[in-house]
Amino acid sequence: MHRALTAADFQSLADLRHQIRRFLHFSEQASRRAGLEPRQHQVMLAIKGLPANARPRIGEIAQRLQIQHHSAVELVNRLAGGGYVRRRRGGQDRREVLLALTPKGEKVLRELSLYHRAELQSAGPALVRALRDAMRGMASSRTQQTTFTKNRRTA
Amino acid sequence: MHRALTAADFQSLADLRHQIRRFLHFSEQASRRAGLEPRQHQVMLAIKGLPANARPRIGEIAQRLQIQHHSAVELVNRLAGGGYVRRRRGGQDRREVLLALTPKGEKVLRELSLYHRAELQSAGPALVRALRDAMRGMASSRTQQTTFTKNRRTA
DNA sequence: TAACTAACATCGTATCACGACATATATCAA
DNA sequence: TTGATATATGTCGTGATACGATGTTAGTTA
Repeated sequence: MHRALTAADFQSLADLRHQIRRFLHFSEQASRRAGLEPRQHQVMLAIKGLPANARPRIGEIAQRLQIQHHSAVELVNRLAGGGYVRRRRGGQDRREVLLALTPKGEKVLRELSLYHRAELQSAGPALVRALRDAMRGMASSRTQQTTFTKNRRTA
Repeated sequence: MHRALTAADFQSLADLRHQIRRFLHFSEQASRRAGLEPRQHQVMLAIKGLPANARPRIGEIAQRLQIQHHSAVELVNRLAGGGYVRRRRGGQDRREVLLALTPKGEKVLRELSLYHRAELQSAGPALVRALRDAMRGMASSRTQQTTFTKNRRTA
């Protein structure tokens, strides 16, 4: 039905992106302080948090991160170089490369994940609100007290 | 508190990132098909969807996108080069550079925004679910019915 | 006026993503 | 079994983007 877009529609879309960027920026900074590049952190989380029925292959990780397989290869190269992840060949299918975190990788990921969970508990509600606003295609829920979620730069 | 992390905790964090990446990947592809780089689209949306009380300055856009101001400068350079955005000097404060979309920029952004709104309406619920799961630090959404016992307004 | 701050710009470098192409292994068809 | 084809991973070169360090111009304050 393609209703036309109002100023409020653009605002709710932009606010959603702002909230997403705030979360991602938090994550990027946390990763870097932990000595990892942001994408490398994402690869580790994808390996550790894979659905139980999936094997931790290069291609599977690429799909979870929505990147091309060769981008995943490069990320894994750096992670393996840093001692965070190790490769082994698949047993059934020798084309496959199966990935696992090293103890060093497990430790860093655990700390980052705790930190992220805490951030989500505090920043999550604003994200859900922005998402709902953008989904209904109008900024109706910001007529409530949440208008002052307007945020300044974090230190 | 810092409850230890279970396998389900890692899964819910990873699922959230997967959902976010799915949305962002959709957006990246849409931008590129429209002839824009993803970040350049974000700059245009930030300009158009700025809160009413804010001026569309370089620094303001940088803050909304959570990037350094000089990264915003480079993005605006490319957008201006492509004829999507124009700069003008601030009237009060001549250090400021105020940004505005050109008609060409307005047109592309409008089309992309309609497309994004439609995507959000279909993909949004999964995102909200993943977000809620990760916020409570457990993957409980498989039990959707019970999850909604403590709900707020559902759209 | 001088010192200081703020807003924007430039430069060099690193990460990351992609397309195009390459290699190894598996599978299928006859 | 062989040859064709598909699948999984890897390599190479390029471009967009982000950052830190530094520079320039305009406003502010002592």
